[in-house]
Amino acid sequence: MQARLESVEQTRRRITEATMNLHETVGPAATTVAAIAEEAGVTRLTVYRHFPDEDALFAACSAHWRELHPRPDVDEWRAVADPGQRLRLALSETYDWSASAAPMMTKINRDLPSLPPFVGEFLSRDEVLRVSVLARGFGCRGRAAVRLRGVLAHALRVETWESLCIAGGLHRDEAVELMTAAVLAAVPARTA
Amino acid sequence: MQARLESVEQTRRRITEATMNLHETVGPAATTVAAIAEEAGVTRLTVYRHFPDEDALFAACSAHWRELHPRPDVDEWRAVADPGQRLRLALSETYDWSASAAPMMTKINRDLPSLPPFVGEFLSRDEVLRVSVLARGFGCRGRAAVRLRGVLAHALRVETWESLCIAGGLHRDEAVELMTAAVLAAVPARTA
DNA sequence: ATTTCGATGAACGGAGACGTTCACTGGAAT
DNA sequence: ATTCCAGTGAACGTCTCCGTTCATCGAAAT
Repeated sequence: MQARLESVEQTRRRITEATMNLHETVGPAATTVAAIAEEAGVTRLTVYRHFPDEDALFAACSAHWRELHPRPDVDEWRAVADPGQRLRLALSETYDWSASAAPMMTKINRDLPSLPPFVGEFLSRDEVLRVSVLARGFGCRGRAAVRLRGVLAHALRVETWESLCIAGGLHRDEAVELMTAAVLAAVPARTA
Repeated sequence: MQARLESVEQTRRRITEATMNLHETVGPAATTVAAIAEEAGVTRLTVYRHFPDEDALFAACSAHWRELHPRPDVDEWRAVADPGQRLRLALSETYDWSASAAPMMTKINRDLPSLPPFVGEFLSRDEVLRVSVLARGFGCRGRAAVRLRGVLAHALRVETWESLCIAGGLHRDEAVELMTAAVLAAVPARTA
């Protein structure tokens, strides 16, 4: 019964990966069950058998993708005391991650309105967390704090990396420096 | 025969504006002829009568929208000698324009792949022009010039304004200052 | 050898969008 | 009064996707 289960699991994986590929290329919104089945080399029916509804499929695909593209570890950022140095580390790691995550992330962001709500919720929760960690130590209150968080969120966006490094042709470290400059410009009366 | 032509032109306008509204709200890709007809208070058939193919409709809608949302005048930018001052002016005007243009522009950018090619060509031509005008006078050559043009293009994007001023809650002038700082950081050995 | 069950192939009805045809109406233009 | 024609209403066939049913195949498990 092991060979049996194994083969079933293999089929499930092929479907999951096919879905992932399509989400990365045409985007979740334009991904049809028929296309998934064809890409996976199975029948539409088989897809329905493994994933009764769209959400189950999306969840499986999402989990698998996240396993392949782990986000930079926030705890490592927390461990850096100097906020400027911490920011550079965070941006460097985030942009490295973006380079591999961009195809999926841009499609996800583009199709967000038509996606199950937990996706957007997860993303925004994660953004808040990262921004909060990076904002610490700059000594910003009130308006300055709003400004700082806003520019931090912007610097961390995959679209920002794509705009600078793909469309603009910048190297990673150049993008890190420029966005660091923007963030520091949001901090009033910085001693250096 | 005047009343006749006038009424026809009015119908045509109603269709054009209905299309514009839908493009602004749900985006061009999700805009169906049936929805346009309903929004305009006419029949599908009438839409087809006025605009035989999708491109004709899009062109009319696009022209009308551009009339309502004129882009900042590049020549005014050209007239400013100091590159830093010119940049601030350009960003201020561009962000003001973005505030009214964002609903349409973000949908257009999102649906670009499924749109007639002349749209993307126009946008990229326009971007090149504006970046070129703004890059003048910073004395950047080679790698620095690439970097400068990259950040300039990024700073000018509607998505950048939206990320900073809508998602981030920044005021226009704050966004201008931060992006100016990023651009200046791309210029090596600036005297001040 | 027989049972089990994941996967197949064929087909169904429904929804929504497409583009097109035809007969018809009603108000300007003549 | 009659002609003209933009717009109507209803219907047509086509396409793609959806989700579901049924009988059947074939390889692993017994």
